[in-house]
Amino acid sequence: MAEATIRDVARQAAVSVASVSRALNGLANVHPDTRARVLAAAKDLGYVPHAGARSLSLARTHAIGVVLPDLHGEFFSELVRGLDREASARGYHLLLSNMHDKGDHAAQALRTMHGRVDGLVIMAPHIDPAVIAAMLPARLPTVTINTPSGPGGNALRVDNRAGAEAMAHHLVALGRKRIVHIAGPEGNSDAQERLEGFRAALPSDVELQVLPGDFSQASGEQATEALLKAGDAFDAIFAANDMMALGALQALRGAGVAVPQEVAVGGFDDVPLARYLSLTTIRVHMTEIGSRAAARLIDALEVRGAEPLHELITPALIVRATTVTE
Amino acid sequence: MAEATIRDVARQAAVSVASVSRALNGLANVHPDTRARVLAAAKDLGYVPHAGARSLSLARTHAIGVVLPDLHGEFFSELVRGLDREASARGYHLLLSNMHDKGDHAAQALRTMHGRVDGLVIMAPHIDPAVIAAMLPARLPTVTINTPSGPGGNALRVDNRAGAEAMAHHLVALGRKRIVHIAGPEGNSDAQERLEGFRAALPSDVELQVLPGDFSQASGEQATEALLKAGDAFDAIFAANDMMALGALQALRGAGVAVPQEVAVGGFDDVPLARYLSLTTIRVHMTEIGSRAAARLIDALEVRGAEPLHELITPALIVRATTVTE
DNA sequence: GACGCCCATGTAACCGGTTACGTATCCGCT
DNA sequence: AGCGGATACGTAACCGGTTACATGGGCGTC
Repeated sequence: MAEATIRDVARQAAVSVASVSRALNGLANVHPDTRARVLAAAKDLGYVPHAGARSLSLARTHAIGVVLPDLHGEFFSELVRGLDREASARGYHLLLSNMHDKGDHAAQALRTMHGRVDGLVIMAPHIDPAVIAAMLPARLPTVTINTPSGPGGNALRVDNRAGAEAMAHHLVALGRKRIVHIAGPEGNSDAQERLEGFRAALPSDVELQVLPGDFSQASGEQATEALLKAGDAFDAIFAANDMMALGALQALRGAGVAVPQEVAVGGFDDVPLARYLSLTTIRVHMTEIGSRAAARLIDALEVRGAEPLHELITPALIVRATTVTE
Repeated sequence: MAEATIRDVARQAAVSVASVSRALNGLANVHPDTRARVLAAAKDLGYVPHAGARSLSLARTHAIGVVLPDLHGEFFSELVRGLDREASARGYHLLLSNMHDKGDHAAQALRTMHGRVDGLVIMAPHIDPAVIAAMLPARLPTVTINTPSGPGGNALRVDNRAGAEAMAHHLVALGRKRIVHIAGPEGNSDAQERLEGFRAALPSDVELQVLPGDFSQASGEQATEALLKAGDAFDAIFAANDMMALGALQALRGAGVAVPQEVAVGGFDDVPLARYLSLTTIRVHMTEIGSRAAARLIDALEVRGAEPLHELITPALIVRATTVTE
């Protein structure tokens, strides 16, 4: 026996499908007796409405698509948790889609979202916004997170510049003069903004050296080892994200360099690990960003005339033991 | 203008919808010229097939539902990453649904999965399997992860007992005689199995004291502080998960107790943090479990006659600095 | 030239819901 | 009694695809 459909329920209750639909959805204009019969029949048959069919006729799926890069652990879960919290509170599901490879696969995945979701939350700091726009199914409400974009859509962005500035001021206030920045991947807009904001906030008497990195812990470690080997003097490291900062810490510890006395270290993101390892960093509250993104999207879906909005979220400097002694 | 439908494409290409469908899905029996006209029309109109409608007529959604407890960060992302890796490699999407409150809400969420997904992956170590079975939409292929269940469905389980035994043997081999176990939440089957396995593997000359906990770091810290305050002698702590072990470490460090010299500490899970903090633990490779769960489910969906299978995954003991000195 | 077959294509039913619209019934009113 | 209107309900179209079946044209064969 297959799953019961609304027609089975109608037959069992000896009414029409229309009445079943009305009764089950709590519409008015249904006689109490009829409603009772329908409810009884539905329970009897173990009837569960077919969400797919429902979406088709309502043109409403109550699902939102989430498109993320294959990002590293901590971030991912925090963001998704935030999205899920808001979405499920408002009766929406989350349909996940990681954009691993940038190739056709991603575009393909996006296309298959059409008709499955009511809107999209996209986070893609590593992809050209024009490319994204081209891939999007037309006319699907979208909220972008940390994506460099022209005005037009809904967007949530972390104020990377402000965060980097705060870090710069902090290090400068500590009297550091020869600072090293370990940068993120080249095409990544977060990485670029952090570097630019940092550089712009340093006074002219501070020396800045920039090393390449890729956001991985290993790259932070390698950059730092290379730095130590080169023998240049430096008294602070600001890594473009926490994982690289942790790599740097490891390299420094390995070389017997005292942190923060000889070298202060700062990161960006405030991943959970940072707290445990007492890393000074810039807190980006991903859970909250997730909730806000979902909230904004759902508003756009449900509230008529909700207009596109760009929101810039200012992250906070969190001072810990890698820059100051207790 | 609304989104183009298959009928729009048909009109534009001056063919029937059937031909459009056939051409677009690469079926045989379509004249090359026709196919070309259809493709051109589709591109011209920016046609994207409506996945919802497609699923309805095919009775196939190519989505799998993922139902998780509101678990703590690390776990979550690892598991989902594994699920996603396998699912997207095989052309499936993931529909997330966290079971926050145990109440009606969860059942509700499950019902709305009907018609949205082809199958379910459920992880619910904290819920009575009978309750889950009752909530499930009938006849939806399901893989359970770490869920105490009778035989019948597909199931993946971590061999908690074997892991706990390995930890017991390790601590005993180190000569520890007065061991404290900080347990997980009461109704949680993982927690129970870990305790039972651990207890069963201890020789009779070892003393075991069990303290309550709830898997949170704070509970591990509190339990340990209480223990220290009570003044009982002990030389090892085995916490039912890593987060509590970390809490214990913090409490011990705060009290100036030397780890591992005075007290050895072990956890369970091998969350990323554990590696950083050099915690001896039992590695549960969640990413792999996720991939396997997805693979098994998709097999069940696509391969005829794939029979239900229970798989027990043996976790590995990872020895680090909280139990042995280098 | 007629027959039969194959190939390309169109028509329409179907998946499982929702809902506009039409109709029958019952009520109260004058 | 007859009329108007509200109320409950059924019929059938529709959402956007897929596909069983019917149809018609082209071609080879006897």
